Amino acid sequence: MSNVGKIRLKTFSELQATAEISLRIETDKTKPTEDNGHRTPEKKSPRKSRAATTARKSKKQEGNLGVVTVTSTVKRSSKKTPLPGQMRIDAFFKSASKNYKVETPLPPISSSKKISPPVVKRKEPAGAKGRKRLFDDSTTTSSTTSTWSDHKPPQKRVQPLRSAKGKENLSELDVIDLCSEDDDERTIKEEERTPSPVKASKQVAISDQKTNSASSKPTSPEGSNRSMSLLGMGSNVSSPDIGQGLLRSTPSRKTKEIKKPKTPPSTNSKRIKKPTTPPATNSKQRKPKPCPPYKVVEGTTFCVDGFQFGDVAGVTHYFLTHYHADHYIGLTKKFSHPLYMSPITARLVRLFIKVDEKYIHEIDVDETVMVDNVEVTAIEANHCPGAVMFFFKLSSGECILHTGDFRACSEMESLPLFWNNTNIDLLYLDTTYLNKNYNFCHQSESVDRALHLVGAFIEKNPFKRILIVCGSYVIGKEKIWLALAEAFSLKVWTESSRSDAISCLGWDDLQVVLTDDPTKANLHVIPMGKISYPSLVEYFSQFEDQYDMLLGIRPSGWEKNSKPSFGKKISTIGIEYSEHSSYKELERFVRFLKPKRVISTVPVGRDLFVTGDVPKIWYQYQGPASMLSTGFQRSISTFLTTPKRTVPNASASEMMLSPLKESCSDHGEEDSMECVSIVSIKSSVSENTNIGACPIPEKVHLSETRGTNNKGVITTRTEDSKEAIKMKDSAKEPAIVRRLTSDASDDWLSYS
DNA sequence: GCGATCAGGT
DNA sequence: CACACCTGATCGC
Repeated sequence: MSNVGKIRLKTFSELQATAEISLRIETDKTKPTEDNGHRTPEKKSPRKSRAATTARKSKKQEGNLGVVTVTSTVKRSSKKTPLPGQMRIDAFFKSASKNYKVETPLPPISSSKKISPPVVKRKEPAGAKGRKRLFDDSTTTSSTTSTWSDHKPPQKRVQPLRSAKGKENLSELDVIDLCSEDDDERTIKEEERTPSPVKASKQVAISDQKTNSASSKPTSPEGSNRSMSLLGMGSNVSSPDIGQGLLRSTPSRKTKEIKKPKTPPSTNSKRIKKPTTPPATNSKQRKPKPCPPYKVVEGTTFCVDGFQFGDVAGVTHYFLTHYHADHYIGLTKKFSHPLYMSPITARLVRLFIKVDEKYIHEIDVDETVMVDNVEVTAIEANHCPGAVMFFFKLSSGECILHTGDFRACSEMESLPLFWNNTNIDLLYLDTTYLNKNYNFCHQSESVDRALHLVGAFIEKNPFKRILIVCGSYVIGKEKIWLALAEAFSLKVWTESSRSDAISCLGWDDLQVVLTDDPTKANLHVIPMGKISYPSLVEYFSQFEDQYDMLLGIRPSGWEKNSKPSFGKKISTIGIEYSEHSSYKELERFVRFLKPKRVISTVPVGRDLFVTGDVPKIWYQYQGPASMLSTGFQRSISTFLTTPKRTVPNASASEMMLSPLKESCSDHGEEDSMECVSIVSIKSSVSENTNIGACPIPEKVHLSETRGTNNKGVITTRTEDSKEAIKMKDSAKEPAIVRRLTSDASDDWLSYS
């Protein structure tokens, strides 16, 4: 698999070389234009960066040229799962390779130096003070937070409750239930969410308030009074406005219970608290849904990916992790709060949502900015282009990571940010695939598979003119179709909206293969939902005179065991391709970070308040493994202290810095040390492709520089440098490297 | 008519 | 499964 980048794939035309002539004849016959697929043969672009995700990545590769890097080759071909995480350490060194010299370690640097100190503090404009309403309809009372109590105007929009999934009405029920809820697994969650007693007390107070005023909230879920979880916002809490937002969900199964019955509200009796509940009267405004607690970062007034909840009480700054509908939903051009996101996402937001520029703040990957006295750092999320995770370091020193949607990869374990902030107090985690059954291959492998399947299809249908159609979202899945385009020299067409979105990505490789004329492209990228037989039949009807067959490709994490469907004209194949972490990747990532608490940000069912349960065993260690004297991962310490490292020959270039390898995973910690001996270093530049799309390593650094962002605000930006070397040495300092604690590493891969 | 939300479907 | 949309219906302005 790793040979992905080495395999020389035949281009579309080559595969059908023999058919070409006849093809042309046919074409002439049918259509004069005959652009049938013989796309720019000249464009045999080397499918170099198949794995490249963004321009950033490609840059990195260039930068690495000629540099000695430590790389690892994950053997995944033979085995079903790649275990990309195995590349971890090597990836780190690779990224730091620019200045890294194995033989001459530099003196350790003081930890103080490394972290990018807050540089400039930036107070946000509209910030704290005037909280504006998310929706201008300020006129209408409902939205305003203050309306909690007075909010009587029921909802105007009395949509006939369609077979209410029970959600709406039930929600309130939940509220009540919550109170009475007995403890179960959920309790744990609750505890987690309510760490300090102080906070708890506040919550109570708040909840009380709510309950009283809650009555106003009618049938809508918003009405549900859940205890508030806005922690750390003391002052705000007291304000009357508080009501709306963060309600603490008590996920309780009750919710579930209630929901399941889909029955109408009749059962609402549970909802005691709500006093006078104005049924659906003529409320003018729709109330936004209640904001689940995990949308607001504890200890801050920041809301992440929460735009559909109106003006969340106490929230002063909003963050958008990436441009996918389920995350920006609710964000409209009327939005009027400071909004932070990556440059790519910002471009998309400007283009499609048209949020007022004055509210848009960009945080580039690996850039740190001060927001309301909190250090905020954006980290590449390895999800879709522009997707980032946000790392918050509060003035109190508390560290909180919000992953947004992400696909954990080994490179993330190399981020100096994590090495320098070993104590993650809270982790908001994307648990989309938090199920042992979800275990998919590395993206690069998926790409290989796609190339193989498509190549085989083309070869098996020699004299056919084939239109390839790949499913995609507005953003995401680019790696698949880009690889196909480059490998088979195809021109790509997609709808104007997606084309516009692509132009926001700053990904030149994509731009190169795109064309505006669908008749001149034999690879079309269309909405994922249209990659179904009936839809494709219809789609193909417009191109039947130009093509003989259509091959639909559906890249998704759900296509793991899907079987291809080959028809006379329409064929479809599913490609297992995920932009979310697999179960194992999640586990490894959590074990790596070892946060004190973990809160899932992915609802399990329809109820936004009920999210997944992250196994505590992943981050709460009790066993002997956590008591190792070294205080840090043996593998890396061993590596760093090894005076002489040998560079194995190519065949043995496999890198196993992680103490565990597949063969060892079943054994226990005892074997870990043995595995460490497998560590090897290899000078390589091209293996980056294995990483799929994780540009992270490019920015490994510990130093920082200051500059100004597009807003003229001074920011902190770390740059790679010799600091990277220092980092290596500093690894000897438990205080700094503790991140990779042995306990975690030892059984990192020993899933079962 | 456009914007926005929501339910339902894929 | 439930990703990340789509589509259609319903309202509001």
